Amino acid sequence: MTQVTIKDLALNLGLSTSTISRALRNHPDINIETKKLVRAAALKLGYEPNIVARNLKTKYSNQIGIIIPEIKHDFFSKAISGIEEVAYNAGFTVIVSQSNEDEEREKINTNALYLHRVAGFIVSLSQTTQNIDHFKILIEKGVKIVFFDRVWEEDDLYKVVIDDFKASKDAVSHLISKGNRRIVHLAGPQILQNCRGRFEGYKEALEEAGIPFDENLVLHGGMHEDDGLKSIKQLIAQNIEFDSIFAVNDPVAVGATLYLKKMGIEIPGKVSIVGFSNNPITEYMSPSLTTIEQPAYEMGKKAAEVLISLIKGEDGFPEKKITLETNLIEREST
Amino acid sequence: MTQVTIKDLALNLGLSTSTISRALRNHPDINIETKKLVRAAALKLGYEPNIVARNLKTKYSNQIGIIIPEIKHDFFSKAISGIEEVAYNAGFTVIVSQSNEDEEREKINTNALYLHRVAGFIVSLSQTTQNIDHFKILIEKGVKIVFFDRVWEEDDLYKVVIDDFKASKDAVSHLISKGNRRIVHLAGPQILQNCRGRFEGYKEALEEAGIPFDENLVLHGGMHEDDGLKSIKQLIAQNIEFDSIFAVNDPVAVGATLYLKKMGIEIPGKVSIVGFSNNPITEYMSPSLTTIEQPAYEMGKKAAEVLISLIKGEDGFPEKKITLETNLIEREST
DNA sequence: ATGAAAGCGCTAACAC
DNA sequence: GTGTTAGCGCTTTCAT
Repeated sequence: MTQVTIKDLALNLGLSTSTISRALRNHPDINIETKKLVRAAALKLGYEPNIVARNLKTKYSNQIGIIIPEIKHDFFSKAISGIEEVAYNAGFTVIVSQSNEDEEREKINTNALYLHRVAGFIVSLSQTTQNIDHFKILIEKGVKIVFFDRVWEEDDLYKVVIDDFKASKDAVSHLISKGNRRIVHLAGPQILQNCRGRFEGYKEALEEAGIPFDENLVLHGGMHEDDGLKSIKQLIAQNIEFDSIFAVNDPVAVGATLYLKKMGIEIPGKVSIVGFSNNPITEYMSPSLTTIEQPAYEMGKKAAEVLISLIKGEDGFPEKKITLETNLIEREST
Repeated sequence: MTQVTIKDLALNLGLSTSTISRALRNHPDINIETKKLVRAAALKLGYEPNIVARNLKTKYSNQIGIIIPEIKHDFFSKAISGIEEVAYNAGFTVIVSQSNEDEEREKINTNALYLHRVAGFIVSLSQTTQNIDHFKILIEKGVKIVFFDRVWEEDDLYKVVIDDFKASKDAVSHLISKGNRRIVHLAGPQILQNCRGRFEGYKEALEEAGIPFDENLVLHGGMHEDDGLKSIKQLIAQNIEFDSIFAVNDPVAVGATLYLKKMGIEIPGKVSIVGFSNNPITEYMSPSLTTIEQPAYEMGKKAAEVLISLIKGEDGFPEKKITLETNLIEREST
């Protein structure tokens, strides 16, 4: 594992390390012939730059740290691909780190990447994150951070989001247009700004249609399948009547669907359902699920663009908040 | 972004940098009182270790690089979680990097992580990888690499796998036990060792049951849904008769299911289907899919254990090849 | 166009 | 138990 260094090249060619360093990075001062010589020697001796040393010296890194709740969510894996696309083209490398929806892990991972001196962060908050001091401290130290999807509602943070309020309103209005009036909302953790937005959109759509808001139709739970399943089970056990469901995301909608099917309740005959995110499963399940298409890949790309522009300190600072469009995809469940 | 260094602490306390360094790492030589002093000062001044500098000095890193085809596959995201579990507990950090099934990208990413001097690699090969010279070169340089799932068939590599041959034999024997005789195999790229194993297991099961092998029933394609869909479409267009399907993985089985449903062909009435991997979707689709349970999380854990033991140079070298158990999960599709 | 020298922040012989 | 010193591999003034 003995490494060939710039010094070896220097010795080999009878040049100084500074000349080698410059030649390798194609510095304009260096004679073309010298560059050729250096490159040839580098190849011959199997030289490989030590990025760790370079980073130490330059206090600069080309690694972007991604902090997300869980890789397995289709939304996040697509977003990662978007980030990678942009990052690689700009010469950056990407490190992914999952918080597993755990605030503590989020802090630990963030700190680990910070100590490794990543160039910047792209973050989507965990469900259990009560405050973002661990990010604010870094921001104060000059670390560049861009939040996406699960962001913190504060004006001076960079973020890439969708209009959850509007998307949710679209979803619920769609249910109303189909003649539904008793619309259940399976809400997510209200600490998450996007879940709050979706709840507000739900209320707004009802109000616009003149349907009175009924607290009993709103169930608060998590973001996973079993949350949806349990909520609907409870609702039915309580004999609360409803004709449709708007779930905070697709997994929750899937859970609800499973329980209804198990109970032999027809979808959409007896109950209509709308999800949120357009996970692949929504297309293949039976009945296929009406849902909101969230531009995951695009969100990732945008977040990376903003971050890189921040890292490069480009003038014409990017906007603090970027909002991308969503679409309602109508399928069999409504 | 001015960093507080060990030197600042030394100056502040009137001690030498080496004492600070040792105190911080809890070196036994250092007086307990001194340690307390140093820690207090570190806290007060906001000292944060520069891991980049440490890594440069020690030529050691605690980052594990993961190279996988695509994060979005449920199998891989579960495996990553397994790796993380073990890695974090052993004080390692994990970097995930996807090849997107592209050999070129696999090489680039591997090299990028190598230049960053990661402590070792955990790798699952891309579908388009024709040879693994890019890994062998690193291994020769002393880099520790553990392959999992999609491995290269060579004795002296460390790998964590399942017995694809046996699992596939189980799957096909299950179809046979249900009375099927004309069993289609939707095979994966034969360059992948696990796909070859699954093909071999298919043949073996037929032979054991005395069913003649029919080349027309084997279709070679990719690992995605549309591959399964196209293959079955083609088969039906050619009027080739079959009573069941064994797909190389779940997405391919899902694609096949979609096309059969579209054509109004009953499952399992007319055609039975078995997949491979036990992706979540297999449980929720209709009909739910009989499949092979692959211990993704466990495979990740094992791979991480082997790698870490390799990195630490523990004696009692781990076995080169570790094989984990699989299970057939019977559902509605058979 | 090239070289000398200093230093990024840390660790680790080797002294004492 | 603590300090001195050198150096990991690289970049970067400042000379020449």
